[in-house]
Amino acid sequence: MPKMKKKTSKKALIQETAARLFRDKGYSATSMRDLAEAVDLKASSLYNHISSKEEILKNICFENAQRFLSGMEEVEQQSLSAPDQVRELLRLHITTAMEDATSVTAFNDEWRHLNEPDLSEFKALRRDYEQRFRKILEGGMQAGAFRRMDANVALYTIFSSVRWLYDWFQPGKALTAEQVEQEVVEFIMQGLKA
Amino acid sequence: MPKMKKKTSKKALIQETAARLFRDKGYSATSMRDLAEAVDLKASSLYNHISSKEEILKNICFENAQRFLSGMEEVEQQSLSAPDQVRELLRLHITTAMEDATSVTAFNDEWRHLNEPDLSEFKALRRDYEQRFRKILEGGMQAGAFRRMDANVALYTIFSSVRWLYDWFQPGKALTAEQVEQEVVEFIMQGLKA
DNA sequence: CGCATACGAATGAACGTTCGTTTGCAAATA
DNA sequence: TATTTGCAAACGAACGTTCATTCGTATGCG
Repeated sequence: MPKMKKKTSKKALIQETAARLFRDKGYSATSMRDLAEAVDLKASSLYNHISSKEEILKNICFENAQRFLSGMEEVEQQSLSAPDQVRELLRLHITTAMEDATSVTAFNDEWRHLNEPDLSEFKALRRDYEQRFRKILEGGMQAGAFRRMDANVALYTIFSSVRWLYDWFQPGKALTAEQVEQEVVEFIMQGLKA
Repeated sequence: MPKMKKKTSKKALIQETAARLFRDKGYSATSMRDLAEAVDLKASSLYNHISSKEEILKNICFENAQRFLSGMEEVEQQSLSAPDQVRELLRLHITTAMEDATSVTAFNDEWRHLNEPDLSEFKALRRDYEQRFRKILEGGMQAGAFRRMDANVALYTIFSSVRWLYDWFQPGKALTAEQVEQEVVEFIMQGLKA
């Protein structure tokens, strides 16, 4: 029974460490020897736990895509007003960016290094997410809750606006996570307001 | 007199092409052989015009840092209200992102691949720019033109909010450059408004 | 003019290094 | 004993870069 030894499996440790390295140096600039050293192994030993460098990236990308899609699912099922839906999704983006910085990096930057069957699949998931988010924004505009504006401009501005959190926010620094969340949500919601 | 034969020198062509490749695939994932092929040369021939891969990156980073710093200089010299200063700088970021996408990539992403004497120098320039931008935001808050909020949250949200333009905007598509600029400026300025 | 010289530009071959990955075997764990 | 884990060594491929050489053209000089 090779289930659990300590808290998490070594495979999980490798994945998390890789995610951090990919965020700090980028996927291409992170070598398997870098990764091995960071988890106190030799490069060859990694392959007892994972099957390729790209598999690691693939897992990171799809896990996080799934996280955002689940959040979308949840938001859609509650019957909220468009502003409340956006607020909820925005909170998801912000807290995710702060407590697991890699998600944002994967979602925004590193996915392009996927190879072809995976690349197209990931892009499809991303397109699906964007489309559902855009629907909410357009609904809010038609209901008069949001200012009339190009939905794509609003969509991508929202996505991008949380991109800095992952390399700027440090818990315990000047602002708490809750304060940052509140500030950013207010900024964006006011930008959307009719 | 080896001045001009056609429009631009081959060195300039190499730099521009490299900037495009760095934006599309990232610095590390772009090989000198990729670059050579893109300018219709062999890899070895590149070195008749440039001295290293990193020199290209260095030029891109510092040229664009200088562009933003010049814009800052200009905005500071006119005696404008804080909102008008921000509007002006925001316009600079937006138009730059649309007409020369690489600037934003360099300014936001690729600089971290610089090597050490250059890396520190670049970070210093960047810190200077951010500090002057932050001063404007804080002034606007004290003057009551902007809502009171954490200046860093405002600052980085503004920077990030234009990051999507470079891989989304295509002239001639649904929106013109002027429309995009107007929409984004309005979004951000309303988010700042008291 | 005719010819030597200099030089910018391009190249194929090769350098040393690093890349991701595979293999065979030993140690640890079950 | 059977399975998992780790490692040294090695693999071919790709990396950034150097080098000697070549070709074409422009200049200097008789």
